[in-house]
This record gives sequence, C-alpha cells and structure tokens, in this order.
Amino acid sequence: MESNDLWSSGFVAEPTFWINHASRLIMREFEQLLRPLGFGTAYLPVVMLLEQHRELQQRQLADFVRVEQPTMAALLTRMQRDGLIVRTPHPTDARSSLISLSPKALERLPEVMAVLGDGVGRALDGVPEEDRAALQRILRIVVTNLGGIP
Amino acid sequence: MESNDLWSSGFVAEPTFWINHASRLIMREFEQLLRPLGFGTAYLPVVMLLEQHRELQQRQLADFVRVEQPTMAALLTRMQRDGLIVRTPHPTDARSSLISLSPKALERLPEVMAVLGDGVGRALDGVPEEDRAALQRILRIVVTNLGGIP
DNA sequence: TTGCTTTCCATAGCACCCTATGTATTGTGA
DNA sequence: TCACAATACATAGGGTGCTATGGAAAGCAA
Repeated sequence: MESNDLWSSGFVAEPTFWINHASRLIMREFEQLLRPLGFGTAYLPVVMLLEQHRELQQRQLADFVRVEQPTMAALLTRMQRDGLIVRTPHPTDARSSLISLSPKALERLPEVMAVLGDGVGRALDGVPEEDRAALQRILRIVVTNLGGIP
Repeated sequence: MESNDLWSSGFVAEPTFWINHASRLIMREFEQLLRPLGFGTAYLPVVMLLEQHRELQQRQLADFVRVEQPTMAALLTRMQRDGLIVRTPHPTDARSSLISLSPKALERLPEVMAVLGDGVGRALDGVPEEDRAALQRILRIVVTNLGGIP
C-alpha cells in the first residue's frame, strides 16, 4: 500500500482534488517565502490592484479579487495591522472609506515580487511553456464554470 | 478597467494564482454540496483511506493525505463530532489510537459520492478528457516540485 | 419629504490548513 | 538497565476563506 494509492484512485483522483492539493502546497510555499517580508500570500492581489488604481473601496477590492466581503474586510485588517494600507474617509459616502497603499508597501513591493518569482519558478519547474498556457486555459474554464468570472 | 484585468496581468496571472483561485471556488462549491449531508470536503480523503484500510493511526492518515499532523488532528475531531469515525485504543502503543469509520459514515458514503460526482462534473464541464489528463499530469509535476510526493 | 430598498461594512462563527511547542510513550545504544 | 533520542499526539496561535446577520448611510419612489 503506497501512499500514492490515495491520490491515484477513486474520486480523490479527480483533477479537482489535484487542484486543491497543489493549491495547499503553493500556499505553504509562498507563505514561508513571504513571512520574512511581513507579507501574506493573500495581500498580493490587493497590492496589485491598489498599485494600479491608487485608491479603491473595500467593495471594489472584494469584487475584483473575487472573495466575499467579510473575507476582504479581514484581509484589509491584517494589511492595515502590518502597515501596508491606509484608509481615508470616502468624500461623499459616509459608509465607505478609500483604501490606498502605504509608502512602506510600495517600498517593499520589488522584493516581494522577486521572492514570489522564485516561488512561482520553483513550483512550475519542469513545466514547459505550452503546458503552463494549457494549465491557465483549462483552469480558466473551471473558474468560469464555478462562477468565478461574471 | 475590467475586473478581469487583475487576473490577466502581472504576477497574479501566473498559473499558481489560477490554481489557488480555482481551488477556492471548488472548495466553495463542494462545501455547499456536502453541507446537507453533514460532510466536509476535507473528510473525503480520510473516508477513502479508512474504507480501504479499515483502521489507521492519525499519523498514517496525515502522511497519506499529506497534511500536517495538527491539521489531521483537528480534522478527525470534526469528523468524530459528526459521528463519522471511531477511535479505539491502539493495542500495543499507548500513545496512539486506531481510527475507523462508523456505520453512519459507510451508510452515507454512496450519497456523498453521487453529490460529489455532480460537483466534479460541473467544475470540469466543457473540459475534454485529454485536457483533464493534461491537468492532472501538470499538477502532478507541481505537487512533486513542492514536496507533495516523497 | 417620507418610507422602503439597496448598498457598504462590521461581527460572529466555522472550515481548513500551517508553524511552533509541549507531553507522554516507545525505542535504542551504552 | 538507564539515559537519550525518536515518535505520536495535543495545544496554542495565525492565515485564508465562507455563510449568516445586523447596523447605518444612501438611493429612490410615492
């Protein structure tokens, strides 16, 4: 009885479980890479968005990143605790606030990118370019199927 | 500025992020499908293993499923709470106990499989067989790269 | 303008996974 | 045999994500 048995038979062998399995390992890897930099894996999409759009509301961030609103709220709380974002009151909507990157975040961004590049490279080592493209194409279908892209 | 922007440019466009994105949506879907049955998504690998091997130690389960020991401990606690597993003292090792499926778990297994089959089908709808195979092949490389298979 | 609906957030509670540690038992070499 | 190392599990503390609710402001229609 090999340990491989589990991941090669029955429902657990379905690609969906492999996706989950790979995702767990990727998170594990990235989390370790980013910990020394005071970054979390989940911060990245938010940072990328705020870098491009200067300031956004929580609602917009949640929609773009495709997580639920309470998830984004908790994420922003962590990012604020780590000094990476700033909240300023919305000029015309008292319910909302505008979120933007702190100088600290912008400053650390290049290093984060570099470290993350290493991680991506390690994860995809030995996967030829056409397979990476195929991976993306197929996963896009899966995401679309499950409502990830409206 | 489309919401798709984020997932089509920069590091976030890397396949690793698509894997995470797809994984999240899959978990969301499966969790909803299994909730009415009193099952969690993470239960499945454990159930499959115990169905085949009758009884196993926590350590073996963690190794096979490839999660850390405390993760398996918490998972088994939830499964026990839901009445799906039974712990019996290990005959020769006082530190350990043997874990096996309850009749309730075996009874519900077929329905769980059926519901899960629907979920897998929905997630992979429109993905031809050769692409599913490719997906599995590529993800296997990623998992191996990140130490998922010793 | 008033009153209803919608929208934006916050909070509570839970699933799932990780690292870091501690405790107790087992196994092993001197 | 006895002290030390290895093993099995428990616990503490977080990160990431979801659903379900509730409160407050904004939008809108009568």
